[in-house]
Amino acid sequence: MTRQLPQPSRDSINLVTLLGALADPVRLTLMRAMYARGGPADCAEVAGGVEVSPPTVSHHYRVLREAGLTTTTVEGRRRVVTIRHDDLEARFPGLLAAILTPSLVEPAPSG
Amino acid sequence: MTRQLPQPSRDSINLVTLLGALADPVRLTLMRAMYARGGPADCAEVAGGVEVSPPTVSHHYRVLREAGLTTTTVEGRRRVVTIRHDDLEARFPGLLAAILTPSLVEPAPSG
DNA sequence: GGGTAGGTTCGATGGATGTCAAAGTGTTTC
DNA sequence: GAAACACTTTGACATCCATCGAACCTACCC
Repeated sequence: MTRQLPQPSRDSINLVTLLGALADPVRLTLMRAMYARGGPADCAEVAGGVEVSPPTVSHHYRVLREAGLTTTTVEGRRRVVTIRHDDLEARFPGLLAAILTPSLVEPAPSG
Repeated sequence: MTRQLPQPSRDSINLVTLLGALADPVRLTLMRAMYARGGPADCAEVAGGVEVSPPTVSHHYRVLREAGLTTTTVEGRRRVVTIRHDDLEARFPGLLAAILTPSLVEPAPSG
């Protein structure tokens, strides 16, 4: 049996809240990992690429979900997370791709 | 005589910092106003649409500039601010448009 | 039932951030 | 030079936020 954790409706997704959710290195890493997978992903698996404690990971997943970026479903004792592509594309076309698409340009040369 | 205030080079613009700069209602309002003007704009004029004290406005302009979003030049006793379209498009294609383009969809219906 | 595994909640803590009043800096004008 | 102007800087304050340890909660397994 699976149940879905509470999340904002498409229309109540707020841009400032959304940007705030993405303006954190850990959350951006999580989002990139999910985005690369392209579909539903195991929470624990995604969180493998990040080095913070379980409570902190849980906190970040909650922030992403409450900002309207992700959907989380509980399946047994594991969580499955999905990026809300359709809702986000409808509200802010192109935004997700612009932020999460791996750029060809590397961060910075030196200094 | 005009001089330019210090700002990060194109290559050292950081995505997390940039998103953090945009994740504030006052700064987003300022950016939208500049974006709508399309070119160099008078700082005071742009700030007219926002209801905070002069020190706070000054603080927000600084955050935007240090994040790499804007260029500020001093001309006499007034400041002129410009969005760094070229640099931002080079580093994060489509991002600015996705965030600042006025959407057809209104915020939310009610609740 | 007992044990384990995956996650969450609670509480505390240190650091970042938005805000303004007061004082300071450089510029134009009279 | 004095006054007015347009900001900025400094200092203080309240709030938010990321983080972790400890305790808790279900779900699965024997």
